[in-house]
Amino acid sequence: MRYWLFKTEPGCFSFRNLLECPEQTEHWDGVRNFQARNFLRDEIKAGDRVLFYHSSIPEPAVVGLCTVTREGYPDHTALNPASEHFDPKSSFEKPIWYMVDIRADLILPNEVPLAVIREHPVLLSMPLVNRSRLSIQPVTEEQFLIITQLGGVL
DNA sequence: GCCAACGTTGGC
DNA sequence: GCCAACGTTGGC
Repeated sequence: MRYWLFKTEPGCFSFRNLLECPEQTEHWDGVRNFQARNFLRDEIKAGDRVLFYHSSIPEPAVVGLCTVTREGYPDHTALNPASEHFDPKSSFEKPIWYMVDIRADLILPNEVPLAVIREHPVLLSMPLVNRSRLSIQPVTEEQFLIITQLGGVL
């Protein structure tokens, strides 16, 4: 089992939105960055744990925990001309973009702000700190455990 | 508004 | 294939 961090702008899709989904499960689609795509397609597996992060707000923070419920499969929004994530270079036969499904597990009693992550000697090395643009990032088990503890999970 | 860190595009 | 210019994301 591996650990990941998924980033989203809460104005677009928030952890609360995920909690309100049926079964608290949603497709994680619309990723259009090749490095993130490679993680989605090749490395993220069902059962992996996910830190859910809110970006582009006054206090960006890890706000919740999720579990991957379905490993990578083609992102059909790339094939839909009406979608804002449409990509004419993708096709049913040769998909370019991939998505996974995730389920919300719990909202962190205390969200863990980026400012705290930056100051922690172990969390400092997370891609979040200086590769903030990467929307899907690997997280070590140690980093995952530290963040869940800082977040108030026993 | 500014800057860092990319990612993309286009000329050659 | 290389590089310059430009665009985008995200933090502050």
